[in-house]
Amino acid sequence: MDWKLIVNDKAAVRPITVSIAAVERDTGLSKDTLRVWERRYGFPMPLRDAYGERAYALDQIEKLRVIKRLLDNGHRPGRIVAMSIEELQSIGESLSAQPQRITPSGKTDLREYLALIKSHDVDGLRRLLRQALMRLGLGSFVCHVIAPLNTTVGDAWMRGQIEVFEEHVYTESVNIVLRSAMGVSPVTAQLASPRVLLTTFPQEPHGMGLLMAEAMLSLEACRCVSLGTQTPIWDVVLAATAHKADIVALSFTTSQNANDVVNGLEELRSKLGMGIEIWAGGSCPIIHRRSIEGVTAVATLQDIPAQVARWRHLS
Amino acid sequence: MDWKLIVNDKAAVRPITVSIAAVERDTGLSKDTLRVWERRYGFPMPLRDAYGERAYALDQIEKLRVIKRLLDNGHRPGRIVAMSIEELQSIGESLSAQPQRITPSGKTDLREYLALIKSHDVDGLRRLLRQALMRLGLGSFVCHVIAPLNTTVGDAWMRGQIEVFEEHVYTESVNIVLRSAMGVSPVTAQLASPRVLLTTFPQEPHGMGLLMAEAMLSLEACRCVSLGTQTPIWDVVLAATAHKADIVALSFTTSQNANDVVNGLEELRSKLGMGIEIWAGGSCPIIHRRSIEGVTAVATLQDIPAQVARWRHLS
DNA sequence: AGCATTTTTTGTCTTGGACAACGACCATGA
DNA sequence: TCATGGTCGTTGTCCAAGACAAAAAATGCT
Repeated sequence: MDWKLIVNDKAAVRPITVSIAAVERDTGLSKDTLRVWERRYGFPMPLRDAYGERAYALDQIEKLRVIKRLLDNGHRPGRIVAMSIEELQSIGESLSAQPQRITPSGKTDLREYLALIKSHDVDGLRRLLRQALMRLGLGSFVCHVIAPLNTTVGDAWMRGQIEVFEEHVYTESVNIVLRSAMGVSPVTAQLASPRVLLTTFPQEPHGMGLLMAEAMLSLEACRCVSLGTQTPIWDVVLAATAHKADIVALSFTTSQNANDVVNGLEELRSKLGMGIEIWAGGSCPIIHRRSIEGVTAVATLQDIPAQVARWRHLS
Repeated sequence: MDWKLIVNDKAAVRPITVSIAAVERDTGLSKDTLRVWERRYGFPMPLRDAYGERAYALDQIEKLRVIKRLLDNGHRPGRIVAMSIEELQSIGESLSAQPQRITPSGKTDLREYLALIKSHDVDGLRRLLRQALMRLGLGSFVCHVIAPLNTTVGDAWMRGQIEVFEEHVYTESVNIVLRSAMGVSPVTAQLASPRVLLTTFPQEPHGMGLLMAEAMLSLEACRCVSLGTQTPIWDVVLAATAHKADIVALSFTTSQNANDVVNGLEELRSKLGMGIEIWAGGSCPIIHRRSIEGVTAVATLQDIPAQVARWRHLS
């Protein structure tokens, strides 16, 4: 019996199935999770290939993608995994009505940015960003355009109005504009103080908050050293020592686990010399709800100048 | 009985162990692989925490990293996994002796950079980078300074001569210098071609290769759109369509699992229109060892101009 | 209402076995 | 001497069902 013929035949009959590994890549759901959902909720129930291994049909992957997005929005698997695709979509619809009123005044401006993002006009987007930067100056630009725009884009993504890749393009564009703006700033004096070390914890891959904070600090004539994202805690300590930092500034987003944040900050505090301040900022709720001994919570980017003034007053 | 006390106590006795998931993240070896190695070769043999789950000591992770590096260089698990760390290092030594001659003349220069990195002189490092950039021009700077410097820094880190945070500072510095260099490049004409979409796969967080490739492509008057790192494959397809890309360029480092790379590329190839080329570059060995149908392996950054010329000749 | 404790939900880890894909090695024939 | 084809060993992934920690929801208690 010629096995190749069978395999080819099978491929011809149902070429539209993919392995569990591919589904893991495409959906971000781990193999373990996929198997346990199948066991518990009866979905996804894949076909089996000639070797008895799971072979997922494409429409199942489509549905898994919808489910994944709803999960990221706070829904729970037990409620939605067994639903039909139509029911899922109706949930997505009702969700996309709510958070419109979050940005009260600047809404009209931001719509223009969103339109450019959705029309994939990279040059237009960057031009508009640069214009706003020139008109407002770096400080106002960061506080009143980029920060609200970030939440708006984040919301739009949550509601499924923006694709992941569109958000990537947006992030990259802001990155470029902000970095070029900071590049032209005057060469910081060697003796400027405070010296601020910026980074994020290992679980936090988003670097835009860092960049915004660096912009605000540079405007206050602080001496910034950024480590980029995801520095192990021990290396933060080493870096703070090596660079004689006065302040370690950390950025957090909602993607960070609350316990990791608190534990990480406490661990960092215990390992860092007492002469060095820790500033924590960003959109992560926990750092504003619970105060941590020896850690300064920076509520918004606008507070940075005041905090710098406080530090200078102390020393 | 106070459980918190016990947990704290345990943490105090052996705070230096991590879960199998963390090891997977840090080493790029899958959980399955780690378990099967343990079963077959007796390494890594982790401790067990209070719940009977694997708890890897830090030195084991260190050894795993060395092993991973050797695997990427063509060694086979059965031969090296059971070896002691000293034996592995002796292999590594003989290995790291080779690539020294890759940069025949510039070797002495690179030492100066390494010295600045190790002395934490951020301003000095950036000044030296900018000087080299001005002297050589962007293309030579990228190919003959940054690229070899990356491998040198990577090797130094492997050998424990450089701390993680020092590597972060280095990466950030190169990032800044490269981005500012590209920022001053003339505004790309709207009609320039080919249109190149740049990004990395979800498992690949390193963006420097992307930046270097973008620099080379910009010099060849290509129209670049970078999505940054870690774009899901499906979103790469969407982005390529939305931005009417002619070429999708992907960057890979050794941190990527070989199978993920091949599978991902094949999947992308099958989902992407045939009119769109896929270029794969970077230090990941697999893309140069095995050729993949419909994927152009770009051996080094220097090959980019020729590849662009080839594309233009075809169209 | 705010906070602490239970209960449910949910994802990850466990074990040992099976096996496809791949490379190395060897033998046979041109 | 080189090419071809076969066997065998190696290696990573997949499978099953059970167990359980961590997160979330629900409940009880000021």
